[in-house]
Amino acid sequence: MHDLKWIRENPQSFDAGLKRRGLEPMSPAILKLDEERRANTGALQDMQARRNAASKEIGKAKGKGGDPEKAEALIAEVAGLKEKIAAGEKREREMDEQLKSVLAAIPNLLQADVPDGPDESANVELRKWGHPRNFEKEGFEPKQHFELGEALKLMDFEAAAKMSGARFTVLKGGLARLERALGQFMLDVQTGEHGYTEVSPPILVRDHAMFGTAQLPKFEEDQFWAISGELLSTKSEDEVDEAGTLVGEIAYLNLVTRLREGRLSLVPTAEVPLTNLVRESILAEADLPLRFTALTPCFRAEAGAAGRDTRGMIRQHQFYKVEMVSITAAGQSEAEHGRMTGCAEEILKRLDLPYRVVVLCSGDTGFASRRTHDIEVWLPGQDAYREISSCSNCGDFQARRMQARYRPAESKDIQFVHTLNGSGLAVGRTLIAVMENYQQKDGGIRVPEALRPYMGGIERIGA
RNA sequence: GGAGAGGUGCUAGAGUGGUUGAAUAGGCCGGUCUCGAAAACCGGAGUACGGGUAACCGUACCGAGGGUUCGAAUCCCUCCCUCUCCGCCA
Repeated sequence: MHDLKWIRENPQSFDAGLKRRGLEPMSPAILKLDEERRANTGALQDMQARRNAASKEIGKAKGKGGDPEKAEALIAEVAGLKEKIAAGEKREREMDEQLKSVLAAIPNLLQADVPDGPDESANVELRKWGHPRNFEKEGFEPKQHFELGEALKLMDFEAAAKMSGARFTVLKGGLARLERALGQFMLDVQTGEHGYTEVSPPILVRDHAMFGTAQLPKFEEDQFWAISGELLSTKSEDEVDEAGTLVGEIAYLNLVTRLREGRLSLVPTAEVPLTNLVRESILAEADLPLRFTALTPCFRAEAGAAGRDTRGMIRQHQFYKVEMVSITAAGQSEAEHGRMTGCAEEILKRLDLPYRVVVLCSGDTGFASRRTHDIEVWLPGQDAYREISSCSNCGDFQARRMQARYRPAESKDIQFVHTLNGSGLAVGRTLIAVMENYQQKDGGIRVPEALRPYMGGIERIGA
């Protein structure tokens, strides 16, 4: 969410920022709304001031030694204001609502050093680490993770599809354990070595939490929603005819409204609950930065991804992820961004998985982010680098949406905190990377050294 | 699910519908005292929006949203949340 006052003072910068996002100028429309709203509010406040003054006098006039006739006269005078004030208040609510809904749908502005470009092809590589294994030299063709997993009979897509449909996987035995080991390993590194506080948060959250991190209002379709059975079984009167059948468009809209009001979201990432930990609070600067991490399941509808990555477990409706969230003072977020990216990279280094870091271009950077680093891990089975982590600096964009502020040490002006989030890492995709990079000619999978303590000393998965 | 009690500032906790943005205590900040600290004493301090160069002024905010009233922290309605007892439940 953007600062209206800033837009008022810097309309040209604002529109220039939107242009980088491929958006038309919006400041004229916003400022027009803003002006109308302020005019209305000004007039309203004058009336309220008059009413308050008169009411105070009425109180005195009615009290001991007062003048009852004067009170009557004042009451009559103020009564005339009543309707106007009510109308002004209603108008104020409407305009606030309108302005808020416009602002809520505008993406964050990009940091100046983000490269311009239309899509992921314009992302810029920052660095590369490690050397992909030479399978040719070893005399075999690397397989994809699902080929390996199915051959080992430890990865079952059919069983998952029977109970849950596409984009779900059943892991068994060594692979199930490997997944668990990865989660524990990552959490231990981020908490034990990088100073993140482990959190076990709710993974069902209300709409306002989703609004805070900016999944709402724009990305409703990408989420899964949990609805209590009670909500589904109760029909309100205007939704059904005499026979109890749902009828008509209004009925449909009523139903949707009711479902929206009662639903919870299955979080698409622990970024949502971790960042909302500081919502509506005023922190002391001395307490910053706050660093939180959590291992949670993540749920994604993958609405716009039909047909993409359908084989295997690259793109699932449900997966585990270790998420990192940092809450910093205003001047500190860029440094923290670099640090956080390093914390994610460290996991790959420990696992000895080759990767590269790219900075996303303007066209590929997410809605809430000012600047995003993606870490892409080498997948020999796919012969490609694939995203395994995404670290974003959101600046004060989310903080403003959730009223998360801090009191600077050297000033009494309260400011919005900066928020950052990053995967450290996506567990499912790390599992894939381990499988493909550590596969053996016979289809077995060597367990990376770093994970062996978490695997009861097992050195390989498969015969 | 049934019955009940509550949500007030950083915290605890008052608050007959009318100078209550809010008593009081603790905490916090500043000062006096002290070599320094503690104690004691004095003073200060909410958030947002709008107006003003500024001092400052106005408006809103006592869980959220509506309503009654000339006037609401106080009365009414809806919702959210917390707590106690009972029931059900991993």
